[in-house]
Amino acid sequence: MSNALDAPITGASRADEITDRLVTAIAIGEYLPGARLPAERDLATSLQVGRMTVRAALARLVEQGLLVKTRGRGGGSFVREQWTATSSASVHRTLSARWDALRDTCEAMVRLSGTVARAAAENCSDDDLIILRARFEDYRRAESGGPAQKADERLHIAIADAAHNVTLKRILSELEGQVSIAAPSHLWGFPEGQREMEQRALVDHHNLVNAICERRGTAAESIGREHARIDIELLEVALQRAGAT
Amino acid sequence: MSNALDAPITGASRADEITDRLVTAIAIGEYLPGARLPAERDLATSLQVGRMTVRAALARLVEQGLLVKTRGRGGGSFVREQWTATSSASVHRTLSARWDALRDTCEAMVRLSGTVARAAAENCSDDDLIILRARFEDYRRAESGGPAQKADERLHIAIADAAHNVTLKRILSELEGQVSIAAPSHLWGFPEGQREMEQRALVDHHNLVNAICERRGTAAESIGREHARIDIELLEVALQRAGAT
DNA sequence: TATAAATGGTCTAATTCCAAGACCGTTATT
DNA sequence: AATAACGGTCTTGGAATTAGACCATTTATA
Repeated sequence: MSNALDAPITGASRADEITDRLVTAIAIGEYLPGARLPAERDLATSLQVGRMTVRAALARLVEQGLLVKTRGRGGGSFVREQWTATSSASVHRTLSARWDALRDTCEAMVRLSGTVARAAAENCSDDDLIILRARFEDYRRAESGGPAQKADERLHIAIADAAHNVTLKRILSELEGQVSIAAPSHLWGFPEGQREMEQRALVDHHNLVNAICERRGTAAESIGREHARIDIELLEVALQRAGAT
Repeated sequence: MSNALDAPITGASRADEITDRLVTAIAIGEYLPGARLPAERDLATSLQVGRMTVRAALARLVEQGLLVKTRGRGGGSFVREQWTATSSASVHRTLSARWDALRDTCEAMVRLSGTVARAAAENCSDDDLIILRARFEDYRRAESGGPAQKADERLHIAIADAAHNVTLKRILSELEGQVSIAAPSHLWGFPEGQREMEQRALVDHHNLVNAICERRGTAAESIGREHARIDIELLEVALQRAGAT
């Protein structure tokens, strides 16, 4: 049995972490070629990090040919339209290094989603059900694209709340933060494929909310797990396209 | 679904990392109560870290009451054997103060135990099954008390390994670590019921290992969850006993 | 056109974390 | 009594990070 205290401590700096996240986000299509990243100050705020640290990460990506920066109003950091040899190599390297960890985290997230759905079915109060149904209605009526995405997020938060367990909720949101896939709609073709995916999610959500409201824990777990598995499929497709193996 | 740039960067320092590793190592029984940790200088060497960093991590665990340090030759950092508060009144006070958080963590641990058991049933290899059966035999033949406890820990580690998901294993270890810090087993372990509890655990383990070996995921989840629920029952009993006295 | 706004670029001061090592006090073994 | 193996304390220096101010550039807008 290996000792937990044998392995050296990994001293990954914050700039390293940000670099990896940005590369992953770009590679899986969260930011398409030509897209503009948030302003440095905004990134620093949302990452809760100093601006110089963000700049250090961005500078590496510019060196690697992944980003282009423009100054002045309307400027910013833009994903390059055509990747250079060094940029695709660095993407490949980063993704390969993260591939195993990402897949592992994804499977944990999928299983935990099922667990949370089951807990919601077993622990929810009547008030939770009202909220749950309201959130589902919001999602059903949400417009395709951004609004649907936000409604989806709120619905899942409502489910996690209905589970009445702050530990499970915290862990699940941590995992989601690590995986952080914002369903890249372009993978299905725009916009028909996106609506198709939203319809698929709508069916899942309908079954899931019903299972929870009817206290069918086993069914809720199964549906919740299979619903979350969409994200694994997305990630695998995206990573294979990016050239990871 | 969350955006990759929403989640804050983990500000986990090296001392944090070491603290987590030590807690996990102690929680999973790598260092049992009374055991001596490696000397600070040795830890610093094997972790490839400065001695002061190791000392910072150790100091936190001493504050938390998990470790005791002694000076001089033959001294070192020892896993604490006995709870500081001996009177049942202070036991009750200690448990009550953290009761809500403790119960929340415990339920998460229970559900996650089921999830891990299911993952083990669905992911385990033939080699895992051999190890699993061997660990179960070890537990069956272990003497009551310390040896049984150690065999129990090894069996659960083998199950977590069979799940083939380091994220789930890590999360479960963290939860177990939190529980053992908030409510050390010395607090609620009581010798009179120990033998009975071990027999009950033996039945659970038998069913659990069988379910995993026969790839019955749903059954494994159910058994694993109910087995872990023993801890909650023990905690509730301990709280009532301490409160009644 | 003139002004304001929104961006990246640069610099500095203060802080925190950490590595490396020297030295001290305590304790058990020889 | 001497030595070895510990933890306890301290210093020095470097690296990473933060927070803020200010500059330079470009574009939107009054």
